Amino acid sequence: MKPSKVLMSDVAKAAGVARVTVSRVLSDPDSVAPATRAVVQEAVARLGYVPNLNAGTLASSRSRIVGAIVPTLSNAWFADTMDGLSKVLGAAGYQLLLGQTGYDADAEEKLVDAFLGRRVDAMVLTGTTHTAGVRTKLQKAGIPTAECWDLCDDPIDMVVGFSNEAAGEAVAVHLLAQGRRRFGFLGADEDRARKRLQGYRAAIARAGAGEVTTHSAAPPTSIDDGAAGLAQLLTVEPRLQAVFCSNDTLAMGALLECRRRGLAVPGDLSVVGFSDLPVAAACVPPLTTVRIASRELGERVGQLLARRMRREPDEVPRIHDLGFTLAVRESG
Amino acid sequence: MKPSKVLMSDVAKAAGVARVTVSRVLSDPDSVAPATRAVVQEAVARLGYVPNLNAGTLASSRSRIVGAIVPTLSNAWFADTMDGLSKVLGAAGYQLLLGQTGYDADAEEKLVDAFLGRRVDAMVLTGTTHTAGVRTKLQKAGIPTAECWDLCDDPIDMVVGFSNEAAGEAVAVHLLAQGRRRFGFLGADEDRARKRLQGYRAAIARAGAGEVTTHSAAPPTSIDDGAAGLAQLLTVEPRLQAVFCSNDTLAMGALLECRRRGLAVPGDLSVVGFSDLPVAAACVPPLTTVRIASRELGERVGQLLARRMRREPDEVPRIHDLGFTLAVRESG
DNA sequence: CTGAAAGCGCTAACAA
DNA sequence: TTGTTAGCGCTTTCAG
Repeated sequence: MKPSKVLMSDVAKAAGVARVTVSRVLSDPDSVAPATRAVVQEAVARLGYVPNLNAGTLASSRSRIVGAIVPTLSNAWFADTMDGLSKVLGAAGYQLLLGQTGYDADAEEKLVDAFLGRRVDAMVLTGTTHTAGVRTKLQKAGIPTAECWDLCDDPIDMVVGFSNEAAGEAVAVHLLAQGRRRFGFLGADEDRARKRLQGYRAAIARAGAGEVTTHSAAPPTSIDDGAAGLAQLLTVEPRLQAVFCSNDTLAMGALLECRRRGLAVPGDLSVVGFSDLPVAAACVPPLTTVRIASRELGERVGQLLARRMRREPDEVPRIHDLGFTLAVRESG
Repeated sequence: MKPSKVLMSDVAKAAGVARVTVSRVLSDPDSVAPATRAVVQEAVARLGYVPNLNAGTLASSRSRIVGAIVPTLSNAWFADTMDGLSKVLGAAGYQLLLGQTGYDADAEEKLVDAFLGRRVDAMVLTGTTHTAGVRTKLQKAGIPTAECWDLCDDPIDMVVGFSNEAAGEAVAVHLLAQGRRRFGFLGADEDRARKRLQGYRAAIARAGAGEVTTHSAAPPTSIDDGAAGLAQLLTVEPRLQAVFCSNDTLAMGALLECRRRGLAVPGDLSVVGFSDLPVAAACVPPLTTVRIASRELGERVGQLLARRMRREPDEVPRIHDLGFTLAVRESG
């Protein structure tokens, strides 16, 4: 058959021990006498034994797999989060089963079903908005679950992120302090972007600076969406003084459009992005943006989940606010 | 226990049929009489039955999981490939188990072991250089395997990519045609970048244009590596006329450094990148680069693997050259 | 089209 | 420390 069909019983026979002993050498070497252990390890190596982890999972109901669901890997920020998560989990002996929703809530629920069917030991979701089914299923599965890239009061289990509203507010406050009065918002049509807009709008309203001209594009958004979006915004409000883009990709498009039109940034228009991609600092002019530590976010999720899966007695807090910082550069 | 403990036998009982019948309804509905099928489906829904896929895998030795290994997800090009792969596989009913090597060949072998232990139905590797163990294990596992992002004559099973040497040559030819004579290369210290350099260097040598000044940085490379690298190159060869960077990130750094030094691009120096990230076109000046269809590459791998896993009689070719194109913009 | 029997390969208890 | 005895929950034959 497939992989040379070496079974644990073959190793046991070769080593002159029982199967359990082989199993122990593999999963908890210290529980076996050094001499026995050596014999078994030699047999494992000599026969090229590859344990069937599915059988192990079935018997122990622990899979050592963590399921993670993101809208798309094409956005560098989610990819970075998965990079950090995968690195930490890998080091802790877990594997990553990854799914993409394409920003579709029903797709998310299907993935949750499939992952739960694999008996994943933990789950990672993006955002805090899910179908009712996702919530229920995950809750009754009773596995550690982390929602990330946002915050909420009542997570399924844990949330790890930052407040998108607060970030939007911070941008507005920054722009208002520069004396800007006519605001625009260029956003991806998705949940977290909408929250950023809420915060932004609220702070602007509070300052009595009037309406925010908005435009949104279907995610995943591109540089071209940003350019076209800004053009649209300027059609509606030619006197625009500042635009907050819900991600750096859109902001780069906006910058591009300004260059094409000969609009001075930040002279005529302030442009602010979100997430602080590495390119943000290399843009012309360097992009002011909200810095989110995407990779660290993933690492943090990995550490928290690993702790929970170890089932140690320590209580792990449910809400983890990692915050954000405004990276003020030249564009706004 | 965990998920409400609804077993297939419970569903069978509720529906008044045998377990096999439930199994059939789930895996091959058409093999069951419509009436029976309906009863079973109703019971499945009513009880909220979630099949344990691990048990299924153990019994059938088909996991419906594909393992994929990339150096890192932090590089947009690999993330895009995984995005495409995951999308296609998901649609075909497969799940993606993802691992990162951090450009470490031994890490790759460990991941292969772990994935094989899960009895993945297929494997995807990045590049064509692997430890001997990886090759042997995958071959004797006998599962469809795709190596990608490069080409070679003797793949483990299939290769899907393009010739990195040929791409390097094409860049050199393009630059030579512009009359450039003093060449530099800025590369990540990894296999595929080295192949690009080989092709580049060969074409330059063939044209009698002398030595290539090179500098390399440890991957994953950053924009800062690109800036520092160019500075280093200019120290060694101040009269540099053209620099080929092994990826767009490095090229963006080089562009940045030129701006800082007041070097005109392409007037004083041509800068060429690799992979054609979306930002390449938005750079100042727009970056000339080698376009690789990263996402399509992943989609293609997914389709090929799906075909092979279906075990249809059609022979699938082993070598798939997807090619590349030179995206000539203003930087070189 | 449906069912009965026989595992898939491993780990969890418990015993020795 | 090591071994024995039972399954984990499903799918595969093969009958009926």
